[in-house]
Amino acid sequence: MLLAERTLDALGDPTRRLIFKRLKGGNKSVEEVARGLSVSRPAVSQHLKVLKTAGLAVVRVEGTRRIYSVDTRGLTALRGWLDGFWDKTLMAFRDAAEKEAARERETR
Amino acid sequence: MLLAERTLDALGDPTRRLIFKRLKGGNKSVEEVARGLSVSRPAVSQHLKVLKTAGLAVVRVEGTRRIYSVDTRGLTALRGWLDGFWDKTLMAFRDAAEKEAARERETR
DNA sequence: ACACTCCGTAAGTTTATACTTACGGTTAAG
DNA sequence: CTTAACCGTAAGTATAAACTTACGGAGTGT
Repeated sequence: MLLAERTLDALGDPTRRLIFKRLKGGNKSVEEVARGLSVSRPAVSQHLKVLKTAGLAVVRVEGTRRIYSVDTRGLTALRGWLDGFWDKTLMAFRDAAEKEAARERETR
Repeated sequence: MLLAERTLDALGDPTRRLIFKRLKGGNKSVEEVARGLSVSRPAVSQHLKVLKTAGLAVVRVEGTRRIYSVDTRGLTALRGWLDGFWDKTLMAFRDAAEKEAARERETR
């Protein structure tokens, strides 16, 4: 499975997006990420695992803590997926416009 | 809820992504989209509804058929979300680098 | 009027997954 | 060596959502 597909799967959950957004602020321990959240700390751990597999987060061990931060690989993959899609869509639009023009010519 | 969040929710499902990709090819009726897919036609209809509410698809009635095509609004929203995230992430990186430099200076 | 095609929705079921509690491992500190 | 902080994983449950079948409406042709 492509990385971009995994990032989309990972970001398809509201709580996971919330957790992911918290990583924007910089390096955060699991306890810090979970603080104030409506779900338990183990749940956060599981979400972080998914984000990690999706190339959206990286861990760094620091004593007894795991410091999580944003991994740009996932974001890059997502951007690539989006750009590719965008191009093909625009091309389809152009084709549709050409067909439209051809139909115009015929009915004249 | 922001549009970008809804697009992420919508694209968080593999079958829905597959359907969405089929819309790239241009205007397609529901029957055409569902053709050869492993899920039933009503299922496709439901997915298309979700894509529509997520700003990723638009419908056009043509006789007894509904022609679906890609809506760029959702893609634009997603791109915006991604860009915003990217900026904040880079800024966090810069801050981290500065802190790192400050620490370097202190220990010297 | 009738038949046929194409499609959306309702209702119900099934399946995936988000979540909790319980537990054990690792590290640092007293 | 004990205690405590921090965290990941296992197992089980609960909930959301993807899917099916059944149905009816709307348009088109005969």
